[in-house]
Amino acid sequence: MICSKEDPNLTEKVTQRLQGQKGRMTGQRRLILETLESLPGHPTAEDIFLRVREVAPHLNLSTVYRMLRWLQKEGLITVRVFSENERQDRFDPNLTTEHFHFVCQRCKQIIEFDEPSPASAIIADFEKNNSARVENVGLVLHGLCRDCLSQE
Amino acid sequence: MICSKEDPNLTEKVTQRLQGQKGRMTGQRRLILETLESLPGHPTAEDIFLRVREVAPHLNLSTVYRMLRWLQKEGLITVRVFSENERQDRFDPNLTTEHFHFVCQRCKQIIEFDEPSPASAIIADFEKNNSARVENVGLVLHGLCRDCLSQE
DNA sequence: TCCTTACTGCAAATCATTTGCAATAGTATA
DNA sequence: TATACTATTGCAAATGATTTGCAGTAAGGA
Repeated sequence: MICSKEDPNLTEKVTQRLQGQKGRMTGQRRLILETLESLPGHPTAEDIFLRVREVAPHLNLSTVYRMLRWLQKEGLITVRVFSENERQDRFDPNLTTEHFHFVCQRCKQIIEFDEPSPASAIIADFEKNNSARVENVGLVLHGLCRDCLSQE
Repeated sequence: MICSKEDPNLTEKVTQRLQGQKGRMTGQRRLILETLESLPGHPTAEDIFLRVREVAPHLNLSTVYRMLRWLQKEGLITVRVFSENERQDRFDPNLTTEHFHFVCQRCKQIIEFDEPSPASAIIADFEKNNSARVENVGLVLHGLCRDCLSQE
């Protein structure tokens, strides 16, 4: 099952957060946020930068990074590394509930899915056996997607 | 459950592979392999480099990287990125059967564990729903380990 | 409208990793 | 055992992603 982004308003959420902490909602930030929401999947900082540049040619890559790190710190996005040999961070707006990822080794497409029950079984077992607390779960499958499989 | 390394002889395996492909078993390679086996957990290239340097002060970091990438290509080790904000690759000798990882967010210790059945349920479900083939699974839990939890 | 200071663009720094190249050293062969 | 071939190494420089210092710019409250 491929999840879609449901929450329409990251910008609004951010505006609220900024109020509380001497922050300012600038044009650059608004643009970055809108771009992050509009891009499908899990864009890299560069993906966002290139898109934003079409509209605002002066906006700098470091501004993009600064915003993304702030969002990360605020818990509004999640940073993911999907595979060794892919060195750019990918930024995942937390717009859907918890989900996991499948990365096709050939065409590199990322498919989101969720498997709540077996995953919670893993977590519960681990917590019980280790007296630990699990705060979050990163589950990434690698393999061949339907299309690449059929071209084998 | 914390798994330990059971297979005693990575060096021997590598020597065999090298025969088949015009490769040479050099002193540097032997050292790197022994170090990789002797270091606990999932060392970074730098961890290995620093340890090797104690014995062979001229051995270069790029030699370490070259060997690690070769091992990766040969499927003898696995490269992992355990968390965003930890930029160094970590190298995991494939000495035990498939296992997963828990990273403590406070003390950074990595606990290995396996959960064969719920994990295979996830894989089987995904393959069925997507007509895909899963080749490998990366499962990383983040949270607080027993010790850090008790110091809360 | 003015002031304060958060935010930005830019260039330079950083950090992990990779690469080009000339020198070195395994190993197969004579 | 010496020789030749070429894989491997050390070194230094390149790369690529991300971060940072700083001086100028611009939110947004007074």
